[in-house]
Amino acid sequence: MARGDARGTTGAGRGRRRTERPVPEGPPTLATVAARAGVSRQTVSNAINNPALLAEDTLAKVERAIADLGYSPNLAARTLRTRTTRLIGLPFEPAQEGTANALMDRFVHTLVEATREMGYHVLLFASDPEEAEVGYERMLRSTAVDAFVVTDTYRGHPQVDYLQQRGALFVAFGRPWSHDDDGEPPTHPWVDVDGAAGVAQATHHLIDRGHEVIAWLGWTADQPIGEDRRAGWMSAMRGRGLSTTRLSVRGDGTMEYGRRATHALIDARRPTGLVCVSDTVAMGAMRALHERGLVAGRDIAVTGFDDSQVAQTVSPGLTSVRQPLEEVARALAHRLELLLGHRPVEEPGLLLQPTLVVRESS
Amino acid sequence: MARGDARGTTGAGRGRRRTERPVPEGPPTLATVAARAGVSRQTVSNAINNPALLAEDTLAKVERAIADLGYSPNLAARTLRTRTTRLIGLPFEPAQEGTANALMDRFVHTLVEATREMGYHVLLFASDPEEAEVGYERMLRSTAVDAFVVTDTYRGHPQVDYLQQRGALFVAFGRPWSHDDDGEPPTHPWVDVDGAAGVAQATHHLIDRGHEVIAWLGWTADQPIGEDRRAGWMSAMRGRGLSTTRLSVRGDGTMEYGRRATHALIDARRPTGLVCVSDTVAMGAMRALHERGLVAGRDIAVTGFDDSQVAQTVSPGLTSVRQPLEEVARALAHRLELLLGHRPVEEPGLLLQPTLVVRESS
DNA sequence: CACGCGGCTTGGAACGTTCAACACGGACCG
DNA sequence: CGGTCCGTGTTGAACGTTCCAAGCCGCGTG
Repeated sequence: MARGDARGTTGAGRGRRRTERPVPEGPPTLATVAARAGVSRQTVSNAINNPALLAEDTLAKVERAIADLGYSPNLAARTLRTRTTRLIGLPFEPAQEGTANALMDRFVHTLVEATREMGYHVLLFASDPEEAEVGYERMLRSTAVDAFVVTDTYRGHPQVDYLQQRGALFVAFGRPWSHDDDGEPPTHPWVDVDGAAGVAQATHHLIDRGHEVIAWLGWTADQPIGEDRRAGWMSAMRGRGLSTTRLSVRGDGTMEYGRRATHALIDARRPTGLVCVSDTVAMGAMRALHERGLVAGRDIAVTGFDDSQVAQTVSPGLTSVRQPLEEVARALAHRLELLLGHRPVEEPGLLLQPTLVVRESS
Repeated sequence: MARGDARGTTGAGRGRRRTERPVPEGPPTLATVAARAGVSRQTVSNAINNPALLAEDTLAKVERAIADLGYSPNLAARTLRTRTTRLIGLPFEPAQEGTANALMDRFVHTLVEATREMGYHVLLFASDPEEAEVGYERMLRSTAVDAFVVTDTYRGHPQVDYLQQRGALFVAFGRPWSHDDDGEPPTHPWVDVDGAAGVAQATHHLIDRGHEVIAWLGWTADQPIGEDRRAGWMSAMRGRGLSTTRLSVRGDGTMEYGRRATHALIDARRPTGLVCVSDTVAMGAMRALHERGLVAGRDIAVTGFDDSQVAQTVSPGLTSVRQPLEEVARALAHRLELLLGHRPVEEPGLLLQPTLVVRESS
């Protein structure tokens, strides 16, 4: 051991006195760089965090040393000192197989990308939907993350209330669904996709193709997202003066539901267009058509929602509403950046427009 | 500044003069708990990390204080001291839309769950496949993670070599594909799914149903995974004394490839069974059948690989090989646990068996 | 010429934890 | 009976970074 005074010294004197410094084990530190550049620790720190403070030549010298040694700051030490982890927590719910989890892949990926550009990383953590607070609380108390991205504001989302009164920083994928039991409505930043507008697009698309009897296959009425989408169908129909009576069906989102509902609708109302709340339901509808010897797109038009892998692959291709998940992720990242910089978020809520991907089914 | 003696003191004198105590801002620390329990810092630390060292009543006292204050250790401080982040890095490649990314959801979720049970979290980071080393290097130098889970050992995986000679800890989803240009073969822990066995199952399934002319629709020959699966078809056919000549086709994995190849095969060889390297290719095959007025499962049997959402949803349902991704994740987590505990991994490699999910297409 | 000031740099202290070394009483052993 | 060891608990010192107050220098100003 006894590594001598500094790594970068030209070995002029080599008069290393005593057992001063232990082996260079491990990555270089601020002190290592400072010794090499001939400045103090703090100056190196400034070179990294506040380069404007340094004189030009000093900065160059330090940067040179940093590059030579391949130094990067120890995150733990920085975290300890600044109380900032540069980590974003993303709760990861138990995957419900068969639903739209594939979508999340697009979303998560862009989120990782966007947060990386602002110097942050994404930390996954399991969140038991029953006891969601437990997971969040542990994260907060151990100061493991700086902020959260909440993605499941859907079903009643107690997390949002909890986080808000806990004073935690977070942004939400999903608007605050009118939740005014007590006190003011939530004011956290959020980004969402305008489902109603997407479904309205799909409905208009069918109307433009000459359809007049267009049915809605939705989710149960307790799901705000489903009701939002339904409103899009409703307004599109009314806007063009078309009747909606006995054309709206609700149920769980399964394929089997879609299949049966379609059979029932055809028997009762002979619709020529089916606007569905999800691709899964739309697939059920297409199966029902198939069972009757009908062809989607020729005999009856069908549209879905999510532009899932299935919609893209199935034959005939399923017309579907595609959410701009990449944009959502980027917008959320931007809000996070403001939030973390303690700057005001000028416009907390943002509603993005989805696009209609037209395929053979319509 | 001058944080005073301890937070837990009963305010006997209340003689706090001026600007003495800066409010107990922030979460409780070891010292807070220690004061409350009437023991030293270190004793509290031991209560958490090494409870066996404490006397029974002391332990109870400390645990009581911990619960009362709702204390959890500051991770940054612990990391700084122990050089252990309790984080696992998971590189997140640019999603290639349309391929089997939905699978990863199942995998990632179980991984999060399993690592949580061992007290670890999963950290996502973007990894440019071109410059993979950069991402890993940054993670390592800033001591951001303790280990990696590498999932893309597929195409040439330079990462594995790099990590190995860098001395980094990691486990791989995917076996080391015989890579012996120089030096010994990689010896890192890995878990993989026996694709050949899966395809052999599918092939046997078709043979048992009376099929004799069974074709293979694979990927290009440079993809080890594809060739592995192909070997399963080949061995199953030969094992039952069936010919394979002019029944094997290779190409990119697109639906269009599957469609064309199927048309060509039917014209040339009139197969009654099609074993496909992926669900996507199988969907192309089914489309070709449809175009010829044939029905999958009645006229010609088709099998896929991955048991994707599409296979489950499409009509007729697609028979497919399902990978035990949950088991893979758990096995990897277990290996990580050994690796991180510096215990020897008795059996570094593990090959898991997939299962065949039979549906109407066969 | 003393003084103040701004630009640049510096050493000391702190963040909260764990490691190393050691103190203390009692039991065990030669 | 003296030494050693075990069980239990304590204190000081690190880990690598950033904040704070202060130092140094040259220069313009009263």
